[in-house]
Amino acid sequence: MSAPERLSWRDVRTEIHESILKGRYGPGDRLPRDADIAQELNCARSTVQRAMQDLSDSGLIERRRKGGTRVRAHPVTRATVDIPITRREVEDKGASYGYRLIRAAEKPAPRGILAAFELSKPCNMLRVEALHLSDGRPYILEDRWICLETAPEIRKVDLSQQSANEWLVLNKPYTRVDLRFSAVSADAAMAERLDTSLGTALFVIERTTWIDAAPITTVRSITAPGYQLVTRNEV
Amino acid sequence: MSAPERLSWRDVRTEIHESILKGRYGPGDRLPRDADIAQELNCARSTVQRAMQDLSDSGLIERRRKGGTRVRAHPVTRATVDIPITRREVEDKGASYGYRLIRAAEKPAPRGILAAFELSKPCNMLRVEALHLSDGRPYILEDRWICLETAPEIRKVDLSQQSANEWLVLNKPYTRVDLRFSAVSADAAMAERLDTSLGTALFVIERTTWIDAAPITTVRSITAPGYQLVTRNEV
DNA sequence: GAGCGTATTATGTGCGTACTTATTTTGTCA
DNA sequence: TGACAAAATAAGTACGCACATAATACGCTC
Repeated sequence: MSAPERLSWRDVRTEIHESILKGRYGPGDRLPRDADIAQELNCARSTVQRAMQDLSDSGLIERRRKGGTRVRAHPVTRATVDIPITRREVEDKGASYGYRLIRAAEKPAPRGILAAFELSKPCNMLRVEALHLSDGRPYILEDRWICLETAPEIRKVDLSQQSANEWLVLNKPYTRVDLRFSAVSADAAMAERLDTSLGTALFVIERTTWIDAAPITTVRSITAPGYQLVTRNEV
Repeated sequence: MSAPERLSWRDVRTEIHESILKGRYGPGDRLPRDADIAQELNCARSTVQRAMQDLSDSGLIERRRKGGTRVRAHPVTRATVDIPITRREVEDKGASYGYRLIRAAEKPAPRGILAAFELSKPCNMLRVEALHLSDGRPYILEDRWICLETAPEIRKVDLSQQSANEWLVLNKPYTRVDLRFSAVSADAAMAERLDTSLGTALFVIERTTWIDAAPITTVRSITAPGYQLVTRNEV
């Protein structure tokens, strides 16, 4: 007797994925209809649908109503990156976390900050500069702007005790986040704060968040020399 | 009369998300059981399940069998990054794409490369250095190692005509990809290739791919000055 | 009250049906 | 031929049921 076990949607996903890996379907090729695959594999269409959705989410295939399913003609490398609260990032590595507020002041947002938020009108903000430490050594230097209209409660937070990073992540959930990764050469101020030499290449993470259309915060995190952002993704 | 319309799982997701946004549930708090939410919203449990899965995928909540659903105690910023084939990336910006092979040679992989693949045994590889151009100007300098056991067909590819990047992405689908983002200071060779000055800060993308446990390729892409990697994510 | 096996519970999955929606194909008429 | 309407199609969604699975809670024994 053959095993009458039911296929899980993961099995189906693997099945389809493998037929792509083996070259049975190449970029641009059309796959059979869900219903036909379901029949062939002897499972429900909804199970195939689940598998297909997942493959579609991971960027391997494209699906269109009536148009059917095809292998992406122009494949992309798709990866998920997680950026934790800095304190946790440090502590999870087994290091001790430290934090120093450098400066906080209310100011109208300059042009560049408004641009990051895709705003055209001026907006009063709180600018916060702070340093995160790992085992007492500089780890991330952050330059943050917080929209006082969207997050007025930040005024009541003692930013010398709790980082804006932490308070915002815990208290200001967002509906949209933009990230920008780049590199910058340390200027005199950065070099001093990060305890490195002028001109050192530093990895920079810029993050901007909104709740619906309302801007929350934008932060430029300048990481210490040697910092790497790592992701691991499996299909 | 009230509208007897059925709720979609997106509606349910929005509903739950908003109750989190409004602070009804904070980090660590437990949400009602799916079945109860379904009853309250007058929809099927499977609809709530779908919504919850999505919120869980986007890192907002955590779900455990029997343990129930709770708002993530330690929220993370989760984002999806897409890295297209370099040629497409350039062409999509409306620029003309160019490509120059610098050097290709078979060699045993050095220690660092083996480490990226998490390999302990030596492996013969093809090392390919190449330059991608945008409107004739240097865009990305890539230093690539390709595992000849996993991808022997690469030997037959004319790498002066087609980039290894393109050939691999089209012909070698993977099951695992690791990414590492960092910054590096241009050394003499990089500066020369990328037509910039010594010491310039450059953004670096390292990508390593496997098919199951077999290593495919690892590439260190050194981007031209000013390069940014951008993502946009909405919940 | 410590240790351990069992019952309980909330999420996870699979199925089949019915219906919806986006898109393409076909068909009709000018 | 070209414009536009109608039919066909394939994915997407909702529901309800049954059962699987993984944690937790409970309760028993010693």
